Amino acid sequence: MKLSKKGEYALRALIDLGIAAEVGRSLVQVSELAEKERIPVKFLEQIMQLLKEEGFVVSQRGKFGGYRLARPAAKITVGSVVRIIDGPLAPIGCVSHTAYEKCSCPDEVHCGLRMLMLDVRNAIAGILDRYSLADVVEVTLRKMRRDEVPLPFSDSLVPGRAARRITFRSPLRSDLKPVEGILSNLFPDYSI
Amino acid sequence: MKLSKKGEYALRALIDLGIAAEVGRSLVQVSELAEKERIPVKFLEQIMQLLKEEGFVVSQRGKFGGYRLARPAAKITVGSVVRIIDGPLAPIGCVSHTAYEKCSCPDEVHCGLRMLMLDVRNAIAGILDRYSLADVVEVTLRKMRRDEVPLPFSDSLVPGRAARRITFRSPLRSDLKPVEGILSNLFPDYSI
DNA sequence: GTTAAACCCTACTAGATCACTCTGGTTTAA
DNA sequence: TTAAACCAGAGTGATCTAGTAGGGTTTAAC
Repeated sequence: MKLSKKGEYALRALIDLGIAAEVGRSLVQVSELAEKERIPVKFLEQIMQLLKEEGFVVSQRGKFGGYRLARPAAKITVGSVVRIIDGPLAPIGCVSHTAYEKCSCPDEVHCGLRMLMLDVRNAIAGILDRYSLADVVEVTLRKMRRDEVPLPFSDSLVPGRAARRITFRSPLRSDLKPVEGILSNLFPDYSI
Repeated sequence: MKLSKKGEYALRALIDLGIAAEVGRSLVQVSELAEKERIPVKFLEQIMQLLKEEGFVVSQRGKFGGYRLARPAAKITVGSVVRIIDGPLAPIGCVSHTAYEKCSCPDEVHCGLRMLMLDVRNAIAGILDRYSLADVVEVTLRKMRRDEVPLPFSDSLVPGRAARRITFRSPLRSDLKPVEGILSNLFPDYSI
């Protein structure tokens, strides 16, 4: 049930770009992202390239160039990123919504394993398709500000002062049931 | 987020052994399991060996030998099987309960990705650790009987007549919150 | 006591994937 | 002109995947 390093790094970088945007930095260089997250630069460079091809980020070439999110963080779900990098969320092909594949079992309709794995895939997708980068950025910044940790990517000396735009939650999709978990618990209050 | 073929085959075989026990068959041969599930015999043989080493099944050697579950199906959770075959359920090491591994990120406490992935791991474990083979066997048999499909592994000619023991649900653990999904919906009624 | 049917054990392997590294481009601001 | 950045593609060792191959050992039945 693993997320690959590539997928992990991609999400880390995108979340960082989301934080950067929130804090007033329009462009971040690969080298800075790589250093902050302790990712091999050249490897991350490849990943950023892929994220650009897929329309998640845009780049500015040349000196003082860098990357930024191609659209608001609220419009990029975590699930869409994971699917691009690591493929379908479903544990087995016969329960995938985006890449269904007939399995070898003789009777898919009466396959208990399939029902179980469908539940698993729905649980995973229920989280990853519900939350956007903006949600992750929001909980991260919230926790950091509460603990008075200096925010990353701040140009200004006073963390969190410059260009603190209000993050808006990604629109809740009516076809998804509510989930409970750390993230959703973090939203109503600051209890954690 | 994949389950390997090996993991899939292992679960299929175990579920079949659960069905067989429920239907009155004490021993099933690898060849029969392999044929039913369309798994390469020699590959499944290996897997059964592993399942034996791990204490999920016991074998009877010699002619008319075979395999059976080493303990009641209700005492074998799906999660325990997946962990043995495919490793930890958590998408990334830093949220694994059974195989925690420090990740490369600079500040684990304020890592939004980690919080998100912890939710995912809890969602997965919430399902796979909750349900036992007995649960999967039960929904399978229920669906089959409802649709009047002949039950597999029946020695008797009248499906479902011989030795229909009552399956007992695995004890609900109080530390796990209820989940919704196909399986739990299937239990209270026959609606699907 | 032979035989056939079953499990048991070990080795091997082609191909894919993973997690990078290496080598050089090309673009752009100063 | 130069330096800092992105762009592009090839290569690579290790590991994993999904098996295959070839036997050996045990047991029930004849």
